[in-house]
Amino acid sequence: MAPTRPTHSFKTPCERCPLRPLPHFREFNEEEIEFVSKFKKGELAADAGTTILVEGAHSAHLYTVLSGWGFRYKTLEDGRRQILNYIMPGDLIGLQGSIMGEMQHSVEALSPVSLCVFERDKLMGLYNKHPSLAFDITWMAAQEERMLDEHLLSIGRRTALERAAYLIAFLYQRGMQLKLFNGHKAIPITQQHIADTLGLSIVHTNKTLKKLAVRGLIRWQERTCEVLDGEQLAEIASWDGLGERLRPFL
Amino acid sequence: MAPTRPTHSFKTPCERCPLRPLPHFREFNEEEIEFVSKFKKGELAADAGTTILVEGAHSAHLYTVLSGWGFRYKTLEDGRRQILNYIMPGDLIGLQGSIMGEMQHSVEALSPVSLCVFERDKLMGLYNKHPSLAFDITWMAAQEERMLDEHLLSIGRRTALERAAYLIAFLYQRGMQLKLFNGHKAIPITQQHIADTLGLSIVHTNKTLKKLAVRGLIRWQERTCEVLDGEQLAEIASWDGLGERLRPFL
DNA sequence: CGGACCCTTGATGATCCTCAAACCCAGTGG
DNA sequence: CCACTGGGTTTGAGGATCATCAAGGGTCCG
Repeated sequence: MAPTRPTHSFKTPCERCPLRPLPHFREFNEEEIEFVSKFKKGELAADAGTTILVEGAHSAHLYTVLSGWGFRYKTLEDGRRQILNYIMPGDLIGLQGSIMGEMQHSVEALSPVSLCVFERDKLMGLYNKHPSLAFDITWMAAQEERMLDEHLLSIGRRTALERAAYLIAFLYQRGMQLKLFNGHKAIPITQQHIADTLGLSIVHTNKTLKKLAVRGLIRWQERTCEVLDGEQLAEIASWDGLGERLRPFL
Repeated sequence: MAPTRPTHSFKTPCERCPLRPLPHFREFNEEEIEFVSKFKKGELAADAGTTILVEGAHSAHLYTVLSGWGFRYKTLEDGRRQILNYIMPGDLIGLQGSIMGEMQHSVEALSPVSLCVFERDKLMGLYNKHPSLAFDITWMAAQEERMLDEHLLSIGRRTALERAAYLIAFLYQRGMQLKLFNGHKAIPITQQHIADTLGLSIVHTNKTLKKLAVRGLIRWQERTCEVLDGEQLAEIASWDGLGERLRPFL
């Protein structure tokens, strides 16, 4: 768990951003892309297991995930950990810190992650000069809120089996939207992460996942969760799914 | 549970908004207040128990709570309900619906509530002409996210007693910031609401609250929860509190 | 080959849910 | 005036769910 230091890397130009061609994202005009390009300060790469942002820190930066999986979490004093949400390509991280000062949660990489770095000081400039991008940021904050609402409903009111089914269906759908899977639909996550997301012990999580596996909905392999039937998982949780609205990113 | 129709009422001018003098809110310049004044379309009053916004609706409006208490919630198909967060004076509601179309949660009044009504169509104009107010909206979205993070940690990882203590301490602190109490610090809420917030059954909630009452931290009276020792409640939950940062509102 | 993770399984007990019944109080209609 | 009703609170009993403890297996890596 020792926080590894993330390392810098080269800068890919925003015009050739690998995310823009994805059908899941809205299109941007040249002016917007040019501004984002100037807003971008550099790139960062982090290995799996690296702590990207720490609770309590005053980060001077704002990040967009370029590739990889990660998660946001909080802990209680005695070490109990709650995973709040997962981060994937296109997601903005560090917004809370940029807007209100101190970070109130930590962020850790699940797989190797690369990030675009933006300077927090230029954020006000973005609001002044590019209302459409400012609106996008609010859009993303509202979207995060929506996901947290659903997670709360899940932890608070769904049974262990429904919770697990919901979580995996959720990660599966997000991965599909972003075309993160190649062949097997495998989510890079351990059962400990699942447990810390669902608010369950790892033992009970294991027994719950086994039930899903027995039904042929998932398969557990080498530190990943392979999704065999995403639709039925969503159905078990009586979850409507993410919807197909086009979304922005920076 | 029958949704009562909210009723219209007279319009109080923004310059004499009863919330502005509160030390908890940031100050606004004349230009900002003038713009908000034009942005405001009217007012709405809702009785306790009224459903203000319904999940699935495409609301054409955005609201700021002027007075009263309420809550946001989601339900599963079979009726299980999860309260997501509480709304109080200064809070913006309906933002998700305004930004992304459909509402994904409902809002209900806990006490008589009055609301400022804003037109959704003018929101883009706000982003174009008043970056500082646009930033404020993002600020509030980020703040909501922060509260949801804390709630998630609570439901996922705190024990029943800690959860109850956290929730009451949270509502207490918010009420104090907004100077909502006069004499007794009484929160207008039933044990059913507490149960639906904590993800517990009402029976177990009752037994848990009794433990807090026996310790002399709260007292239950006439459909309200009187807070006797907010500090110790926060301590039981090992919760840091809300902080004292000045906040914006519309 | 030992150690660190990760996954798995069984046993035991704590927590929490459901069912059931009763009480208080306010409002309502006869 | 009083019976009746409905919502909110309270309490006990029994059972389901879930946590904790414990132990063992697998793989990867130094």
